[in-house]
Amino acid sequence: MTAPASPERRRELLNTAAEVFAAQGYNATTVRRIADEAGMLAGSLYYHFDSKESMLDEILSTFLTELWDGYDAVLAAGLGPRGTIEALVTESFREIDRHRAAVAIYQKEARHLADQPRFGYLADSQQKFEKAWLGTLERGVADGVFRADLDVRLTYRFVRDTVWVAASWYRPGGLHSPEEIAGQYLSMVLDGIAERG
Amino acid sequence: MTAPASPERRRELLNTAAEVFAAQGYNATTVRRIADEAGMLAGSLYYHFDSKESMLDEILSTFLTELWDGYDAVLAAGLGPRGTIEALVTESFREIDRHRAAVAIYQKEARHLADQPRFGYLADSQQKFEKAWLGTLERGVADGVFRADLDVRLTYRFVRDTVWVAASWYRPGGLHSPEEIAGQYLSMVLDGIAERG
Amino acid sequence: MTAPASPERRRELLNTAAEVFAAQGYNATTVRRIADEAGMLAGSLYYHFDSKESMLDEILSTFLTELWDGYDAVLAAGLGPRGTIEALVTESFREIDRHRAAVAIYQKEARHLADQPRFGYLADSQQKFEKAWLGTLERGVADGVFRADLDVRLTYRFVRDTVWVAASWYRPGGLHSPEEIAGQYLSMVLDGIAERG
Amino acid sequence: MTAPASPERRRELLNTAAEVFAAQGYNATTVRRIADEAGMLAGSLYYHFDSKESMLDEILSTFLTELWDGYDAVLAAGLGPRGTIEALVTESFREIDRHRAAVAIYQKEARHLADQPRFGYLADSQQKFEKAWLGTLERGVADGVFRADLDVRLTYRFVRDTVWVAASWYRPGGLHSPEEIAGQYLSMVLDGIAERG
DNA sequence: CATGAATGAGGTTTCATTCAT
DNA sequence: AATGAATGAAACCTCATTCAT
Repeated sequence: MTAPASPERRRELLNTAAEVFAAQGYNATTVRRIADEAGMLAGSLYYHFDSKESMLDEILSTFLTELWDGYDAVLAAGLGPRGTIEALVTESFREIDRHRAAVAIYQKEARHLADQPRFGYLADSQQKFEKAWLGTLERGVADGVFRADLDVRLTYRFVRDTVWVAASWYRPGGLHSPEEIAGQYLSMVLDGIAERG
Repeated sequence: MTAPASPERRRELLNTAAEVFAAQGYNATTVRRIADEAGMLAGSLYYHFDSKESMLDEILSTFLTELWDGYDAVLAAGLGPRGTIEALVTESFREIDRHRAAVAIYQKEARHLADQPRFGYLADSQQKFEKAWLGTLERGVADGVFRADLDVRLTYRFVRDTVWVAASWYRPGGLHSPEEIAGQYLSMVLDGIAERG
Repeated sequence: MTAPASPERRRELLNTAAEVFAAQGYNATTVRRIADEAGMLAGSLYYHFDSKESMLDEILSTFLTELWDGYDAVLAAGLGPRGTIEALVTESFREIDRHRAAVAIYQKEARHLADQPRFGYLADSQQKFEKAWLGTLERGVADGVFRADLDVRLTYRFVRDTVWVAASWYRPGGLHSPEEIAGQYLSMVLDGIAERG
Repeated sequence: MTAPASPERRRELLNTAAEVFAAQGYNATTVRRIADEAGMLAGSLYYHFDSKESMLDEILSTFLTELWDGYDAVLAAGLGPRGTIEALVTESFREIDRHRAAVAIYQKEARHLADQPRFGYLADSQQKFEKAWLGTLERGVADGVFRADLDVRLTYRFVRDTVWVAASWYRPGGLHSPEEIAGQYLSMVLDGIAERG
């Protein structure tokens, strides 16, 4: 229904919207707030987008598409369990660096959105995600690379959450590069924070 | 001008409200939904509470009060850095077990609520929280109990987040007791998941 | 979703709404106009009804239900073709007398509403309606009661339309009773307006 | 300040607009819908027309002008009451054949438009119309050509409505020519559908 | 002639809240 | 304690219209 409009303008507006959604939450964000931020009137947004929801949809689906581009490349590289985990974590922090707002939105809203048919791809993605991580961890345990006494499922949850929650405090252009943060994080998760006797 | 009403009824209603807030988010939750769940009409809630916000307030402040009862006891026990971290993590998972809904709400809403004067105590709590954890980690590094090459601030963030995000997947009465989860988590964070050569 | 509310209030409000819909057309009628007429604010209508459309729905379905009560009684009475036509016409003008607004709305909006699933019963009714009238006319021709050279389908359309369009000028409590109007109309359709040589 | 533009393009656009107005109702028709149908953008229509209302105006006034050309010719021909009625009915079905969309719009919208000054000519036309038909019927009764027991006013309404409502089901190029339909209709109205004993 | 983008008024709807009963 | 009905502010969205290009 919505006119094609210029792709650059759309992207600008989506960036603005994503920033506000991430800061205030999707529900708490008014369409007028987004329009204010973009220097136009609320109604004018509807020249570019069908609805507030379709902005959210486009933000999330764009993000997931790019995320899986990166993940699929890592998974196809045949790096072995430890290398794969390292690459996935690093890739994740890079995604946070590039799509901070989208990740923050995803983090806050994915659970209840996944129920709606329109956002069914969120559930799909979550399943694919789980399979990738869980499989790698299990292979690592089987190969003797990771500790045998781990509860793999629990470990998966811890790792998954910690990585993504970082989007809530990460600021692009801050002290640490995504690679540095990934390094620190991997160091903690792989080797622990305790000094080894 | 809310009447005193029976404290048990209040608590029941607050539990109901907390459950719905946790499931749908505070903003997305309508007062009518809470009332439905409680078997009454929306207007009737106002006999018990001043406003939707005051329900949220009571849920969060009750939770934080109990949380700090536990934390303060741990911090006063003089357990040493490693023991303190272990006790804090264990205590945290116990709080999640008892106040799952409140923790989930806190996790999702604290950041933007903290700006409002009414919820200033959230910011205070966060600061106290940071001081406790950060201090313990730093002391641990100084004592040679934790690795010297840690970025303490980054580590703090990772640990803090993972513990609390657990509220989003934890189900009381599930397979693992809070203590077991804490054990697994501490094992990962302290010693790492990698098998030691 | 909407509360049950008192049936009398609902009926009052529906009558008000029907009057305005009939006068201005459904689309051109604002919910605020209805509320004004009812002495309340626009939002308050939503305590009683889900939407503007659901008001329309209830108006039309209530009308059709009562219409078919009358029609079915006539059709079951075994009056013969001429008697059936007379009774159907008379019954129709009685319905116009009792549901003038609903008939006028039906007249104006039925065609495009029938496309929407929600108003599928309009199409059903139209089909049943056609079957009843067309069948009676055909039986009349077969029995020699009606002229053999009639284009039955065309006749059906003329008769059907004239009866219902009357809703647009009929005023209850005017000079003519529904029965008188029916009589005049039947006199024209059955015997013609030309003086017989 | 609408430019003159080519008259053919105007006529094309007006035909398109009339078709959509007739199908969906004037109010429910968006300017964008018309533009879509014409293969242009909504704003572009404003090069040709001042406003949506002015399109409606031009459609209706063009139609009425041509209608009265025909009617006036009939009325000036001195055909006698029965002949005049026959000629008016035939002329009417011819107009429906040529201006189906405009007639349908007129039928649906005339009543409420007539209140606006801009569309005052609709009320004028209606009055002239009534005078022509009513006068002919009355003369027919006085001359003994039509039955003396008719309620002339009621008969006028029936006849007027049936003729014009035909626009809602008539499809140009269908089975029956306008003249055939007029014949059938006149047969019914003048002589009745009942077989004469 | 037409496009692309925006305006601004106004529409339907939602919802926290109030209050007489 | 709770109901039923209403309020009023604010939300999302629509759409006729304008105008620089």
